[in-house]
Amino acid sequence: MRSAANATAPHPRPSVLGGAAHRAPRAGLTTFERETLAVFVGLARVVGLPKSYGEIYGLLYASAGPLNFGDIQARLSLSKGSVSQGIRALRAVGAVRLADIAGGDRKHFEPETELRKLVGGFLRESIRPHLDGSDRRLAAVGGHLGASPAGPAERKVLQARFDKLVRWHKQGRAVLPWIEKFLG
Amino acid sequence: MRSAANATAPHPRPSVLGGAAHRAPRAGLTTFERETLAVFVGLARVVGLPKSYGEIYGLLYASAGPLNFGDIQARLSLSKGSVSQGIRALRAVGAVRLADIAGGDRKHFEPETELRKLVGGFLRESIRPHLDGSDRRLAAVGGHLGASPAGPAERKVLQARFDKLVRWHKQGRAVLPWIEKFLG
DNA sequence: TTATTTGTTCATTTTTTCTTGAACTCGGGT
DNA sequence: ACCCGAGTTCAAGAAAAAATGAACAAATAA
Repeated sequence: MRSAANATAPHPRPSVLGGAAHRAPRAGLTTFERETLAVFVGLARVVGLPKSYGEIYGLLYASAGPLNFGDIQARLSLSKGSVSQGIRALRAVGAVRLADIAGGDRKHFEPETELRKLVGGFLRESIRPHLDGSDRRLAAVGGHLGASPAGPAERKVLQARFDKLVRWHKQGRAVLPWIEKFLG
Repeated sequence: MRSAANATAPHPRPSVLGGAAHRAPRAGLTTFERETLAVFVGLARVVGLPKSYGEIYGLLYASAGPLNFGDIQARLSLSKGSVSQGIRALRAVGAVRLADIAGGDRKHFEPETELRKLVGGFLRESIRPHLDGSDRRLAAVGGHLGASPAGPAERKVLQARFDKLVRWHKQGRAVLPWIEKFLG
């Protein structure tokens, strides 16, 4: 049971606001919603997140008010598992947050719509960890350079490459905060 | 200098330089090479490219001189198909280029090592196209907004969301050149 | 406490993406 | 022309990632 019907329902009435909807599971989306989802699904792909995450965020974004777990599951006709994991992940990167709804109703979610925060969360959770991993790796490699290949000429070139790689990482780290600021 | 040895060799001798190697297909990589590959494989993952592309770029990066098709295939023990596609793609984004080798030898490749160009190529080939796609989509959606949901209150919220989305895209486009410059 | 409903976890299935390999094309070389 | 090796293309197989669903946990009501 999802949508509207009556407000006196003895049980968790599906928060409305999201739509005049009462549509069936799939295709129960307005054109606006479908297209917005598509945009975010594309974005998700670019940043390497599963499509379902993009759909969830997109639906929240295209809804005028917070939605609860059941709303999301029903409108996107995703499995409970996907919705659960999706919400968790999106909350982890700060793309979705708990909306403080009046009644002690079911938990409702709303999208973070500040670009700066969205990007910030993504950088923090995805890019930085990667940089950290590589850095550790690089630190370990440094030594092996001396032992490896043939002549000193090659050795020199490789040393230069290695140094450059380390420098890249530093630069990478340096741009991140900058990007955030720029989008502020 | 590539497959040194001698320029009169009747057939494509596997260019060396990359290593004191004469090792067998797999594991025929020095520790330095293996670790460098790993770093680039990780990077490939982040930017959504197949692992094999990361390996190819990584191998080139960890080699003191240009390598040819056969070298790459042998040292990474990848199929011809993967190497072919990998090289094509990496060249397309400007991450790898043809090295102008002396003799009319087999084509040799070398990595682009200017961060600015690497990033630039990636932004141009991957991010911008995405933005373009979304923009087209958004342009189409704009209209549908009027027809969709219920009350005027919601309508207003959604209109705001839509506008913000459009603004995001503009901002996104604006940062790109900026990032490049910063890395210059 | 027991019954119900919401939400989570995780093994399994499904889908998507990557890699392979074989057929094919292109360019000499003879 | 014919042969050979280099490289490309693409259908099919392998691998990886995501979605599902069922068992389970937490919370609430009865």
